[in-house]
Amino acid sequence: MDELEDTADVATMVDEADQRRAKLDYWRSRGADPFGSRFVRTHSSRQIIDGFADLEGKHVSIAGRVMAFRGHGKASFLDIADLAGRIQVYARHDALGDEQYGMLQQVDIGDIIGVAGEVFRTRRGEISVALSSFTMLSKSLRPLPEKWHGLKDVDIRYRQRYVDLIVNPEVRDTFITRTRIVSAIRSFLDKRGFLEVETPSMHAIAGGATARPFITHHNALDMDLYLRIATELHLKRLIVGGLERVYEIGRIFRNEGISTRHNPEFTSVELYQAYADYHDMMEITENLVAHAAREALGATRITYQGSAIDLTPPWPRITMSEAVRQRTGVDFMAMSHEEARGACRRMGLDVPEHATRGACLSEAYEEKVEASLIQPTFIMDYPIEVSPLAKKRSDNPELTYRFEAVCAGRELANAFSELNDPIDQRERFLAQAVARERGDDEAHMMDEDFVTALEYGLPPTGGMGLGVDRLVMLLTDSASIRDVILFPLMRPRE
RNA sequence: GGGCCGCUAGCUCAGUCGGUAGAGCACCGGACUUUUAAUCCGGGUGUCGCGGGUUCGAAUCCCGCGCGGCUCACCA
Repeated sequence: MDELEDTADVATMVDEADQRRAKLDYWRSRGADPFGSRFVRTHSSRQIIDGFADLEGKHVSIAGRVMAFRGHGKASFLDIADLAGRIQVYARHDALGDEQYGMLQQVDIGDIIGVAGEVFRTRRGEISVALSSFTMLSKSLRPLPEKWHGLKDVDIRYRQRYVDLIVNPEVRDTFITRTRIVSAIRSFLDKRGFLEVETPSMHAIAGGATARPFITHHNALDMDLYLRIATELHLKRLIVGGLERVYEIGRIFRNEGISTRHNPEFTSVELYQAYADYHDMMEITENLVAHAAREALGATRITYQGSAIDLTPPWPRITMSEAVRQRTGVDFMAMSHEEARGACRRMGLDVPEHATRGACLSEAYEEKVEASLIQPTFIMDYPIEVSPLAKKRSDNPELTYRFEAVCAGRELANAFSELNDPIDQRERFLAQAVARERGDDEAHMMDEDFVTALEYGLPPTGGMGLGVDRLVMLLTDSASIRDVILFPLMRPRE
């Protein structure tokens, strides 16, 4: 067996990273590039295991990261991980010869190698590859976290997601599921005739939602720009333009707090359908979510954080007013503004001096009802005060044709029959501008061009927005939004 | 931003009343030709998050700071 002649001092090195770095010279001295190049694989680990009946005795080549090494003197076992899974490799001294077998003993856990050999099943029944040759493809210079407990330190997991992905298979599964969910959203909408479009991320006016924006600066134009807080207003301009059915899956930026449910940048899908209304949006929402669940999980009955949730359509529909009345016994819309404020205060809710009954209703819903709605539910007919872009009800101008889909105690989607009356829209913006003047820096900004677009004529339109990250959390049973975002925002170290 | 909790070896974690820092995995050396958390023998590899303070002596007690987690506020 070969000795580590060029790196005789490896044994004296305390630091494992130093030991691994010293091995670079070992591989070079054997004519092997420790950072190799192209390698042709014939199979994935999964293909060999699934196709064992046909592959037994056949020669295959695979590549991947060494995740375990079990040496038995003149025989060794390695576990090789690739995207599809893991497979065991069995190496024998008498099959490889002194030199090759000696080199194999210098492989470290974490190294990426290519392997060729014959498929067989061990005495203990494990499908394996009997090694006939191997190639160092990439020498790993840092030790991996422990094989049994994995990597738990969430700080390292989020900052160094690549390590998390190497050692925690369930993390990789979560992100693969995320990709499937996004694909399912696309296929569902494409099939229904929606056009996927891309609208600007940098806005002169940040509109379409109630949120604080990030500000950036364009040097050549010498102007401040906002990162978008919604895709809504541009998508509706496209409906004005006659595109009729559009959607955008896009990154949204909101300059607000970070929590288990909030990341400063997140992904939404917004869709708009001409000649539709919010009832159509309810049908789309429940079927879109059910489709995503089926594609990603194969089922519409799921468990989220210990709660059984049935996403099978149709979902119950209830007005906000009725939901609040059932839960609290208070019928806000039958009260005067003053009585409504009193009712809120008796519930322990802090409402502003001139809060309307609609604002009180909304407050009572958010504080007293929303968190208790575990099964998917459509909460309909939001007050106009909190819905500046939604069409008002023809039978009650204090309410709008707006709903939110709620599930697991939180908002999943928000939708309405779009306000297409430019005169009304201008008044709503003006009311928001007054709120801004009063210091509400989350109130909507006046967008003159959007009103101009409406003046050209927006057909009656239904629109819906859904938080993709929240949907992924729900379908992957993730407690934190950081578990479904590959690289969540973290404060820099030091 | 407020409150609570955490930070010790590469990783997962112990660490008593303030008395020279310790276990598993990983790693290094040795044995072992079908193991699989391989096994057996030997080896502890450390800026106890950082900076001050108290003390003869601090991982441990006190103060400040940093980063993270949970939570409240805000929001999707």
